[in-house]
Amino acid sequence: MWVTCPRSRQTSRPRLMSFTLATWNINSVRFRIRQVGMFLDRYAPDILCLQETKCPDDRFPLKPFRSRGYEHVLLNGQKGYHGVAILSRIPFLSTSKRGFCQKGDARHAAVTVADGGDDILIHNFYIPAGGDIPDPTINDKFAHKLAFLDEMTTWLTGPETDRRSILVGDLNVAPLENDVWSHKQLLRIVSHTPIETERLEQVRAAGGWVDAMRRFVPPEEKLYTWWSYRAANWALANKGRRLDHVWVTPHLVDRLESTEVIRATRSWKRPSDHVPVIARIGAA
DNA sequence: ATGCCCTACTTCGTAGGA
Repeated sequence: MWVTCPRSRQTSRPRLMSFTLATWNINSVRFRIRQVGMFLDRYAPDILCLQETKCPDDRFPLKPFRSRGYEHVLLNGQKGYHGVAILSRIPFLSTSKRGFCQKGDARHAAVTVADGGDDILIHNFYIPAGGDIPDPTINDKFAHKLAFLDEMTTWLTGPETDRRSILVGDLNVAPLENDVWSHKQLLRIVSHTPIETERLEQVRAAGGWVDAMRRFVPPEEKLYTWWSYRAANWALANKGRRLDHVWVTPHLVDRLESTEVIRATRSWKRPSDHVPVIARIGAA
């Protein structure tokens, strides 16, 4: 009599990783290091991708991470503004940082982590905000944002994305109508103009990326990750935008178990205006 | 658009954020 043993079949294969990955625009990692510690204690992601660390690498507060087991660190910071970091309890197989638009600013970091006999590439991005006026001919910041998106499209295509990859970060674009509190009222506001949402869609399509958050929340539902500091009562007004994203290549879609917006951090004392998003990738 | 906020910096005014 035949008895199949799925377990032995599985263990004969290289083990594919199960892990959680968080992305969070922290708006100064030094100013908000206590909130970061609270978040790690409460949600314990295996990997944390931060944006807007606003911190030179030699001033980065590593101790609160190391004491919690986040021993693997990739920093790409600078003085005053921008800056990204990846902090992990999982070892990195390789690390890289890429400059965009011939600027010396710190807006990208990437690592690979083991996944069975293969690996997974994780990109962490902080795309330029783009200033106030959505016209590249009179606003250099908006021109920079569009050039940055075009450079991403050119880079993240073809063989570069034909692998297990995750792209997270503050992309500073709310692409869908229900990624903002009022599509109509924000059409001419930077972050939701058609010129930006079309460029971001080009980046996504060129790499065959899948919008992971929208696999779990249908496009008919509002979904935000950022609420302005200016609103007197951010939760009551609820005039948010989805500026932070998790994308995966098709190779990982079947292993996506969840994405979760951690709205609670926005109510903490002295919060970032962005909240974390956590994605769970299952073992295959 | 809303409302007049938030952080960094050879700091008390300006740049950058979105």
